[in-house]
Amino acid sequence: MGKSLKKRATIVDVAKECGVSQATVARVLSGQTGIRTKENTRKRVLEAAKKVGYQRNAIAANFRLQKSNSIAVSIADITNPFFPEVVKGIQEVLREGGYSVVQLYNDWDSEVEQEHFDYMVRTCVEGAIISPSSSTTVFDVLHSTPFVLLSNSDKFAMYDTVGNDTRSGMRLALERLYQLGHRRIALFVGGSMKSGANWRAELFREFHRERGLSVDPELILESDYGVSSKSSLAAARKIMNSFLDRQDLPTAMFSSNDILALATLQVANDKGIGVPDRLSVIGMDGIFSGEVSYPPLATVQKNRREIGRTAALALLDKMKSKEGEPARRQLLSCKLLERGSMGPAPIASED
Amino acid sequence: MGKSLKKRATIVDVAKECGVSQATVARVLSGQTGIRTKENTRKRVLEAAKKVGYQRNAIAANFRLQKSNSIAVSIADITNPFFPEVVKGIQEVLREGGYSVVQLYNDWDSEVEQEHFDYMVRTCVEGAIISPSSSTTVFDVLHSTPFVLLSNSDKFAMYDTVGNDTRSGMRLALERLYQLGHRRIALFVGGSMKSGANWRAELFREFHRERGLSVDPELILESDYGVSSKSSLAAARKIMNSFLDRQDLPTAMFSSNDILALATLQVANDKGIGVPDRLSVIGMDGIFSGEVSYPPLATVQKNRREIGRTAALALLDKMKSKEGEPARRQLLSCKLLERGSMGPAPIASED
DNA sequence: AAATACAATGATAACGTTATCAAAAATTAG
DNA sequence: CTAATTTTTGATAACGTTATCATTGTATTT
Repeated sequence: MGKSLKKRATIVDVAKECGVSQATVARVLSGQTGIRTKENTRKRVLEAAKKVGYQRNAIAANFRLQKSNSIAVSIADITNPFFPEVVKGIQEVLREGGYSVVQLYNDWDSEVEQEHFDYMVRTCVEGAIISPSSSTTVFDVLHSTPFVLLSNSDKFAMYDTVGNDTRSGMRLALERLYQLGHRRIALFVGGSMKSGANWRAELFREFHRERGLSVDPELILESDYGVSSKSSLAAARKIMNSFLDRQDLPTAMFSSNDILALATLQVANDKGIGVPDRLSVIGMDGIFSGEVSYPPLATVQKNRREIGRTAALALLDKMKSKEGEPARRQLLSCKLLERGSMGPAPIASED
Repeated sequence: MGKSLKKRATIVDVAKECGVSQATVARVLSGQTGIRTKENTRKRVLEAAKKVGYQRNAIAANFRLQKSNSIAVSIADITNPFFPEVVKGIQEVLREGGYSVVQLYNDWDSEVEQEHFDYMVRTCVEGAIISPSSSTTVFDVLHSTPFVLLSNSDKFAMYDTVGNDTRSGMRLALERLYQLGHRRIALFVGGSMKSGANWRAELFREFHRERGLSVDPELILESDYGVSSKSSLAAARKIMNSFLDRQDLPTAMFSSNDILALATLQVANDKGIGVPDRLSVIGMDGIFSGEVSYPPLATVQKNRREIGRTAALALLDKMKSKEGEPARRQLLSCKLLERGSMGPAPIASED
């Protein structure tokens, strides 16, 4: 006799409870402003709703309204220290807009990524923020879903993108090193997207050319692609372990991400190579670990939270606007954080 | 004449396209196994679906089936280095079970947390994994939503919980320190949940009592509550800056989380206090930053991925089972990671 | 070939909400 | 005090899918 599984109350139940039509109940409880209802009935409905324990069924409402109220965030890996802050920024903005956020992680697997795109269409997400798993990701499935990419690659110029101006950021670092007297600088690239290595090396050479310096090709180092921070770190350590044994060390090294730089720092510490006295180390990203390393890691900081916020705002924009508008590309500028791991170039003694 | 906003195709469109009833189309496309359809019509339907670009409307299906296919994860802050791995573990398991994961961040604000609980009920999530924002969080709203808590607190004994056996973990660390000859050990607590401080201090005293050692109350340190890793770090640094100036330093320090320990490491480095020669430092959690600190941070590692996976499995279990089953509490054991920041106690010279 | 069994298909009713329009009630104007 | 006007309410049709049942079609048995 005990109804162990009591179904949840609907507007019909509320209507019965207080003797009005369900239409009236709906008007009161739909939470819309500017509805016309007598204050008296309004109160009665509210009471009845409370009494029967009414909770709006968002699934039914969304179905009726033909919207999901949700937005997807597709990234490779939330354990990558770059992403949590980004996601937080996204959430801040979207939650304010009344959207819920569904996160999808693909672990750099483009097949999984495509499945996630399918999923987005199926579940009728109203928009998506996507950090492409590779530079060859295809977005065809999403032809009628507004989306914004987290990227600064030229490859995606036809889409709305939000990214960091890593080119300028890298120049910032190199210029400061030059200013501090460094003339023998190393470049350490690798990590996430392999494709990035090329333009960085190119920019590196350009920088030297502009100043009439020659580039020692042996000072351009590339680390293996790592699927996780842990594996990236291990790969970078390995490379540094042999590199830092050489006689003609550079006086400074710029790394394309903080993990590489932190690996360098550790190996240098182990080998007794003073940082920054003998070697200045600059990373890129501004992850938390750089704050607790020894010495604290100088880095080109990306404002990750801001990236997230900007992307979310761009998406909301795109969702409002009609289609056919030109792709908008936003590059946020980076900031050079001069921390303990960088300093003036050592004075060349007995050359 | 150009239909700029073409509505997406439904099963009715597919049915029209190939001249069968929508019931037949539904049977073919609902993806259920064991449906009986002639191979010929099946093929025709599939073709027609492809032709009109049919994409199943998951909202409508979920509505009809009275389920959301989604599960909520409520945590305080994804930028807290503890959580990403946990969330990843959760996702791995739940995605395999066909659920999508909606993440909700409350920034340690219990009001926001309650709003999120309301949201879960409204959106009919089929289950939730919750890291309570405080030990006084109330779960009344979720009376008919199955949930699992990420916690090891006794306060939540009436609910299903998954947590780390931090008590044993802490003993592991203290015992190893004792074994290494440390007799003057400091305890540094604080960080996230204030309530945790008490039992840790209690356990600390108990440990000393068992070995006939007296506890120097000045070696029990408490750091301010920090809403982020950054602020926790700053608070901890401040405390260490004055503490490490004292004459009678301990030979070892156990911290209730890695951030505190990393702050200690940094300040010790700055003050020229050799780690581990003069001071052994052990943290707790096993966050990534501990791998790149100098020296690498010894820590009591929590298997965060496993916590997530276990919680997700527990939730799936709970969702299947009838209500009324006793609360199940799972405590995963911790592992002591002996890294460079810990070592034998220094030999007491000229005492 | 007729009777029976079984497989395949079609018609239709939900699911709970919102929106539209018509009807009723209350208010105001003449 | 009625007529016109406005406000408030009620009846009902969607939204797209799945599930139930009845019906048709096809194969099997006697």
